[in-house]
Amino acid sequence: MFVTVEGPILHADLDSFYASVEQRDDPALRSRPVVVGGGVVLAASYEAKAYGVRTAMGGGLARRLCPHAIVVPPRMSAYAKASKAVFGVFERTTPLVEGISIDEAFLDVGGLARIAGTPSQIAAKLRRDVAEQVGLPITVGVARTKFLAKVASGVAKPDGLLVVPHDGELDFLHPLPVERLWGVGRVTADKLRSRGVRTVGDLARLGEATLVSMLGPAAGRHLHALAHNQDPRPVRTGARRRSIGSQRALGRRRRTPAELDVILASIADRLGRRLRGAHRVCRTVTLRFRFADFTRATRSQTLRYPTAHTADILATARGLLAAARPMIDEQGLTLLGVSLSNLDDDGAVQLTLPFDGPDLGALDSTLDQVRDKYGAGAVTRAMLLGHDPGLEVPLLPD
DNA sequence: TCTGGGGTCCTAGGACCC
DNA sequence: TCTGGGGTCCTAGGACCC
Repeated sequence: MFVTVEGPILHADLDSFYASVEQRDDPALRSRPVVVGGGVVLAASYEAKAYGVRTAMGGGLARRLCPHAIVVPPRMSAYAKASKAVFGVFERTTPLVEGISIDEAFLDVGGLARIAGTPSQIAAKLRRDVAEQVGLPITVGVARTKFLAKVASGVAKPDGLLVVPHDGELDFLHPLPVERLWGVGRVTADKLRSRGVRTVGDLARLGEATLVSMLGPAAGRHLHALAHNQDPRPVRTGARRRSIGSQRALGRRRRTPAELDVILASIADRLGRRLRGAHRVCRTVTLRFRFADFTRATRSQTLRYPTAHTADILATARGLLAAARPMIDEQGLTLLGVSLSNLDDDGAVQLTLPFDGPDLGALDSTLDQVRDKYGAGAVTRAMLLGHDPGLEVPLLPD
């Protein structure tokens, strides 16, 4: 006899996460409209959302909509700590946890039925555990697939639990507005609406070829599958980050080249530390710009060798910034960011050795010292810097 | 309304190689 | 001499998510 292990999958999503942490830690904030963040709303409590305050909204508008809201500055380390505690609860529920963000995860609870009860019992216990052990409200959606579980939690918010039964999937899905689908944002929703598509059911009546011609091959096929309730993606544990970045909004005031360089250096320093802290290296450095009219641009460079040195990152970023100078001067920079991609694990000891002249004996003795310190396998390649920066000297076979 | 900071994935053209 | 098809990598831009 065969047993098909197919979900069920839980999507667990903390409600107004940052604002809930603030309300948990300061009783004076409970039952009151709370906005986290000043310039832009990072999170709003449900009491604030009732007045129309939304995440990513400008602070000025938020204050007009809800003048009596209590605005608090973000405390990122408190949120990181709360997130860790919640993920601890997830992992005590099932080992199959896929984190999506600081406040969201998929849990595969297939196979737990004999020991932990029905999916809806598991989900109810998860909500109780998070409330009791961490003191935060969490919404859980339960379904056969990831995508349906995510839609279910979105519908169940706040502080809710919704189970989509096997035989009620399309009845649940098709009346929903297309914006509920993962991957449908403003642009895609506008395109769909112009063709008279408002609900997931409308979408399901369109052929795949039509969707592909409207939205491109990947997005078209993706949405066609979701509208027909096809989502075979398993819950994946241990996914690795593919890029890390840091950025800073600059306001509308013009910055001098010296000011920009200071900002660039501090971003490069922060990224270098994070990269080394994660024992990763990067090969591609991308500069991100946003201009006064809110258009964006990127400039990137891929290095010959991976690095985690702040000096390498900064030197590459400075070169890209210098080349972009005319564009920046013309359009007025309002945001500067750096992101590092092409990441890999740092398996190498990377050193830059001072080396004068063509004295290969001196180089060899220096590298011998490196081998002594890090082991014979440590040195597989050296670069001669200086007169011929491109020359590589192979030293040992890998 | 005048907009933060952290990410993911897809598309498309050009260079280059076999 | 002129030609094909397939693959990878790099760069830039864009949509989307929390």
